[in-house]
Amino acid sequence: MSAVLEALTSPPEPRVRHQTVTSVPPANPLKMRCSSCHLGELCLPCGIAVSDVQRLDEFRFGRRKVKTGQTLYREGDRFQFFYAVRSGTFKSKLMLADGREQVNGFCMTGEIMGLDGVAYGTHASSAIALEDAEVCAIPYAQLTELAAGNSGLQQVFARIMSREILREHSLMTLLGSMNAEERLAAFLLNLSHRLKVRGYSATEFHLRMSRAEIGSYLGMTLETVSRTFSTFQQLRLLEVDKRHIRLVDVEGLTRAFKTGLN
Amino acid sequence: MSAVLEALTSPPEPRVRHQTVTSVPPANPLKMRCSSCHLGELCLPCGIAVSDVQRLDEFRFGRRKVKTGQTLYREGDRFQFFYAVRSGTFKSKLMLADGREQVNGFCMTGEIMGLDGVAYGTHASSAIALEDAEVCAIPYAQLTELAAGNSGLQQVFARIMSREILREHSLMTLLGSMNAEERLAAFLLNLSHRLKVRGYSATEFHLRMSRAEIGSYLGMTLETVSRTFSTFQQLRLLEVDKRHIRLVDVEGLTRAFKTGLN
DNA sequence: CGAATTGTTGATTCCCCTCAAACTGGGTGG
DNA sequence: CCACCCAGTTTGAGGGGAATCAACAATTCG
Repeated sequence: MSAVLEALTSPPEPRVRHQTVTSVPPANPLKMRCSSCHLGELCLPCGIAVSDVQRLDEFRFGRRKVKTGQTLYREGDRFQFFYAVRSGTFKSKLMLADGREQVNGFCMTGEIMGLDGVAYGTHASSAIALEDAEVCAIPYAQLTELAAGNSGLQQVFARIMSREILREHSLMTLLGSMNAEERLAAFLLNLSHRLKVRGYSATEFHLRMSRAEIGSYLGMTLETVSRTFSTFQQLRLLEVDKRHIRLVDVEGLTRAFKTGLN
Repeated sequence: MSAVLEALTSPPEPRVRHQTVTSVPPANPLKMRCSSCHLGELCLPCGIAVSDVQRLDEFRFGRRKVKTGQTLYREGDRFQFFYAVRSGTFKSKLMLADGREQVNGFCMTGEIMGLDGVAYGTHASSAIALEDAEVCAIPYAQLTELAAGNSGLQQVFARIMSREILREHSLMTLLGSMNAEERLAAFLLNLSHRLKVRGYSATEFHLRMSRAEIGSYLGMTLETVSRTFSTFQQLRLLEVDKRHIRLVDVEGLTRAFKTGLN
């Protein structure tokens, strides 16, 4: 799978209109061990030796439930935790100077959020749940401590950060050099891939995000997103009914992704 | 200074046409200590305690000279080193599926290249010198080793990676939501800022990159870059003669960056 | 000096944004 | 229970900004 498909996550949006959300309460009694987590290799410990996972177990990560529309952390908040998504979907967004908001990523099960907070000790983006979700809060200070004297964990962490850089490379490529059809095709194929890896259908799924959010992420207007969906449907590449998507011709979509239509 | 200005680095380009370049020979006798490096806080050790800099000194980093047009590392090369730029300017680029090349960054003195290699042990982009340059090769394995048991160094490294993520956030924002004038203004203001920090004039400088490279980086064609320069000149925001730039009205440019013209 | 590279400028085309209207489904309250 | 509203989506019409195609000037280089 191409680098672009591996990586996608963010475009511009017209105007803040989401329901007012209260931050999630910081404390939560639920704690658990990494070794007993069902996420397995989807999550942080991916690629870590068993002995190292046991070291991760030493401090139990707090879990938090986040309801649809709630904010997990906000741009400007002090950075203390990474969050591993246990279930549900999040969007990552940031505010532009003119007040519009820019979606720069969608996170699903096993993906890590908050990496941009390390640089200045402050979250550079906000994370908002697109459906009821649960996350695992990983204290950065403790992670750092644990990583000292454990080059394995350290490297896993470095790799995660580096992968985020690659993801953004791809998105930049998409934004810098692809047209509307290519962007949406790339987005759908990327989504399909990530769902498949998580054991869901790769060809039939429900979008958790609105046309406006997709548009913001992909650098186009919501109208263009909608129109492009319609075009794809007319070409029998997929079937779309509001947020329900069925990919009919993945081959054709892949072609559209590579070269635009025609 | 806004996040966008802090971060810029990469757009699409028509066709590979650069002179064939040979990779830089891997070995070079020149080695030196971080503590005796004139880059000071511009470079990696920025923010590290003196005692830690001494630890960095334990292994001397190899220096390499790279001539204009030469490739420092190539997409797909095995990742072994980060490179800190000691002098000169580089472009970072990657190949698209259709053979075009995409510039995704320009690196100057003190900036670190190669962070995208950590993810899969392979460089995801190529680095090419835009003028005669010199770099400091930092072996990743040794850095990891040294960072184990040194949480200070570890965090500095994490911060550098995170800052790269922020830089790309900004570029995504730029590509996703700004028009040609805003992009070029942002690019010039960012360049100006970086030059100023390095002790050069913030208002008069020589571009090391072609219109095509700027265009690739900013997601527009070289013709549009050229036209936008002309527009800025007509508006008396700057004076441009080929690659020589003199910023006349930084205020005005900043306004153009924020809202487009008018 | 011709060839190649880089930059500028003009004419034309077209993709996507903007503005606008209408439809849907869900939720609410009279 | 139905009217109403609202957020989200679809679709149309029109215009604008940037891409494309093309010609030409200025430099560099072999």
